[in-house]
Amino acid sequence: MAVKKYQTHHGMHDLLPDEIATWQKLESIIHDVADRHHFKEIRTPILEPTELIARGIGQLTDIVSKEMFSFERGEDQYVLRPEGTAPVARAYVQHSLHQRGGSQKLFYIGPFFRAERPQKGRQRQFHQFGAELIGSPDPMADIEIISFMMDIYNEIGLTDTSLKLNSVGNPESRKQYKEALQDYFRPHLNEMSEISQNRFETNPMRILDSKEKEDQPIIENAPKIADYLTPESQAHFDKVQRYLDQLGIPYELDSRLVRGLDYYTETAFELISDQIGSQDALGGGGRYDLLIEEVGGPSTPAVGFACGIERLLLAAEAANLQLGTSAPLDVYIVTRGEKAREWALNNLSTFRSKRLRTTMNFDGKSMKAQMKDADRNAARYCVIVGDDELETDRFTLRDMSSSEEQPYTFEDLIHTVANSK
RNA sequence: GAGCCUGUAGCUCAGCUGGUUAGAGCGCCAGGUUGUGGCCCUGGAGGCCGUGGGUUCAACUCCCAUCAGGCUCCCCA
Repeated sequence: MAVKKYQTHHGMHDLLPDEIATWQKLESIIHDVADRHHFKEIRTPILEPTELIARGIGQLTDIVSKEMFSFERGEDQYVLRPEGTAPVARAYVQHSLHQRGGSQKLFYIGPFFRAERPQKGRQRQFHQFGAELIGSPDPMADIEIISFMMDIYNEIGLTDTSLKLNSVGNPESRKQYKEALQDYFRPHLNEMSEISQNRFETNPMRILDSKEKEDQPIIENAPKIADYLTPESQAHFDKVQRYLDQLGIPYELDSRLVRGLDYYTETAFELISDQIGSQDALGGGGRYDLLIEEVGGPSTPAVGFACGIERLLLAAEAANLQLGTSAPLDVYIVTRGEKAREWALNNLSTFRSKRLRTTMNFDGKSMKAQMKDADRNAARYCVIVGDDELETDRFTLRDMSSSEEQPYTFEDLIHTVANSK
């Protein structure tokens, strides 16, 4: 009887052992850079209250309006988190982290979920790492966030990227700018794409993001947010640029950079790669001075970033960067006969307690098959055990790269292998 | 959510305008070497040709639907 074969849901992938070394290496780099910057890891639940996400990210955003995996259980509404900032903001408020004094430097890494149509660099379950610096309005905080992000890419050796920078201002300047944009677009509306027409009322700034051909010449001459920034916003933005210059972090100003989530204020940035297809944002972030208050906390300025791990790995692959390799096996115990197998089983722990990666064959196969298995696993040594060895108490050690074999007492053998690392 | 392209062994792919038992390389298993890997030789296993319908005397080859992947749009990490 044929049993149904199950497979992962659309846009969700298994990570097989072959890829794990790369992921673990990347994760260790992220932890290492975070440690040097003294960002502390925070782990929040995968499921969050739907309302938190809706309020935090914005009811009208695509993420909330059509891309959430959500369900009800009893009275409660759950959502698989689509991003990391709102949950961290929630945790900050829930545990009154502001009472600890100073600003909080937090980072996270983990899976996120959005019900979009999958394509290259876009999955329904994907992984992000990100950081939040909560409690400081100072442009230096923006720099700390950006430099943390850039340091990770530099550490990996991924330097063929470009950092786009803009300011979306504070609520007052944005309100004025929106009006100016609407005044500008209004007479051109009927020449513009349907998408842009729809956004005219709800979110005219998003029109600037449009890739529709017919919109381009009109967007070209649209008013720029830079002309509408309040003196405070302008001063903040100027400082961010000055500090980046001083640190030698290259960036490009992009007056059309508008980020998709409602909570952004002031500084907005995105890290772009032209090597990974049309989903070209490796990461992005900015300031969100209103979010903490929006989710029930005290008015608290904050800035953060988030980056996609799968996209980073695509870029690394395109750049021919080899991130991690799986560790070779130190010892493979090859046996002949049932007594020898028992000996192997009983002595595996001796090797392992010396921190030697050790295994044996668990299928009861021929010596030839065992040797082949050892070779496949890139074993450095084989320990060969049969009746002869058990009788004489001398065990054969085969160096797999030179094919040399020598008999050793068990003690000497352990010693020799342990010292060869 | 929209448009277009693709889907043949574990992997990468071949299979002419529909026509008898569907192929290759790599990988896997075994033997050549009854105590030994990598090279070589020999043999073998493994595919109801993504799935479900339809057209036809006949479909891996044509049509429809569906699922999955890719590209673009949308959006974003």
